[in-house]
Amino acid sequence: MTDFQPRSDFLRILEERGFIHQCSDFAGLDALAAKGEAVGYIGFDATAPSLHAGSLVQIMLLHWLQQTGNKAIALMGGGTTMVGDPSGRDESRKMLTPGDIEANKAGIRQVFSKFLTFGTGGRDAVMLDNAEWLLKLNWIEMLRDVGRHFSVNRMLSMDSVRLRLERDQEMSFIEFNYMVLQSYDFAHMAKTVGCNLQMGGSDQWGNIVNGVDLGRRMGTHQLYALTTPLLTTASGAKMGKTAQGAVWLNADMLSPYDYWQYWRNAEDADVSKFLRKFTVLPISEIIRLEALQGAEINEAKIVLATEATTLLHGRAAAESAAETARKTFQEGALAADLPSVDVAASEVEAGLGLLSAFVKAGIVPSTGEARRQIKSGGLRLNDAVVSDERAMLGAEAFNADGVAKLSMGKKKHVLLRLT
RNA sequence: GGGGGAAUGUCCCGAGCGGCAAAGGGGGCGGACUGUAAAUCCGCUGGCUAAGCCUUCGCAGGUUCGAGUCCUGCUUCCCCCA
Repeated sequence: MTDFQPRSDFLRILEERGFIHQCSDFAGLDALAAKGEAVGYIGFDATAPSLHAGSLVQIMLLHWLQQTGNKAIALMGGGTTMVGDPSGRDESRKMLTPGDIEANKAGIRQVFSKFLTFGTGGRDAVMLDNAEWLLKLNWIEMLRDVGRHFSVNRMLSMDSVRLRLERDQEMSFIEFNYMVLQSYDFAHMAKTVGCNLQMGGSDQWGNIVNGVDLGRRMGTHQLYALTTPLLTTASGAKMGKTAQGAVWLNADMLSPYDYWQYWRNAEDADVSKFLRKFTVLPISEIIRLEALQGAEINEAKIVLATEATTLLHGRAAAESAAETARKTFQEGALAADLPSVDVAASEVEAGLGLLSAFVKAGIVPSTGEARRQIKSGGLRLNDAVVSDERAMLGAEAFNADGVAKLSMGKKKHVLLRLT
């Protein structure tokens, strides 16, 4: 960033927390935000019933926009989803039915409501869906009103296009048009809801600036662009993705405990970055935590996990996850809200192999994997290493409450409950 | 429309004279060391009622005692020519 000194709370907070990569006009946007007149949006795909941690940066951006007295718009890409976002070269981008998209939007809305206050008042956040206007577009009108403002020469020179062409990679016409649609969204919302700011990841810069341009050509008020640095973890992984899958934000897709664990397991090098972006702790407190060295960083990680989980799932759920983790990892005790799976008492009496029990608990996918883990000493029953793959799970393994703890490695624990 | 090439372990990349549960990476999982971190080292990485059996190399047939490998047809993708 430049040496620009923001006056607005909005830009000041974004800057000190490391959210800013590029902005089309710092001074202009700053003046707007200082008056509480910024109306900013970010677009989100409606391809899944929940967002994942990879979208958190953008969500926090909207959060701060609203917290600093401005208006936030979460735009669902219901229309662009019908087309399929081509920028990822992922194979299966099936067309979603309108029903799917509606269901996904409902799920995503739940997440947003944790970070934003929705409503109809001036400062309330709103959720829009570009299907509302994109699906009605007429090809000829579109060409005449919007298409004439786009220079193909310029589109070809944009990074997103140029790099593909240079590498001789195929780019479909639909993909080429994506930026037109996105620009149109921006200009359309400028006219209809007074939107004047679009934010997004740094890879969106070209598309956003195109929207700013289109607005000017179509005679809207001045539009602004703001992008965030692309976030990866210290080891280069995409934010929000683990080998097990995405870090979902909806509680029914990823439990608060697992969400807490995701942050607790952050690499040292990521802790500072995460504290600034994914918690709302005062900067002074963050600076104190950043100063911790060596094993003390674990304290910072616990604060990170608890604060990040609080934002999404509430203080109670976060504290409970922290307590479960403390019992499990520090005391080795049996904490009640570890993930649990029920087994019928009759099944145990009939003779349940330990291997099958581990499969049943969902710890390993097959008995073969269970055998392998036993060979390398990875499986434990009530904290005792399992060495006999023929062992049975007897009634004596369950404590007075009818609970037995099955573990693999240091971090994976599941409780079996007799029913 | 004509010509050429490709598809392998259900995460990815990739080797594979007719004897193959199939080399090697990456990733992942477990172990050791640590701090629920990183780095490093070691092991594992089709399924099952497990010294045995079953199912895998794009799909469907065929040749053969035996096919990922040879033959025929099909599907999909890529390249060149028109």
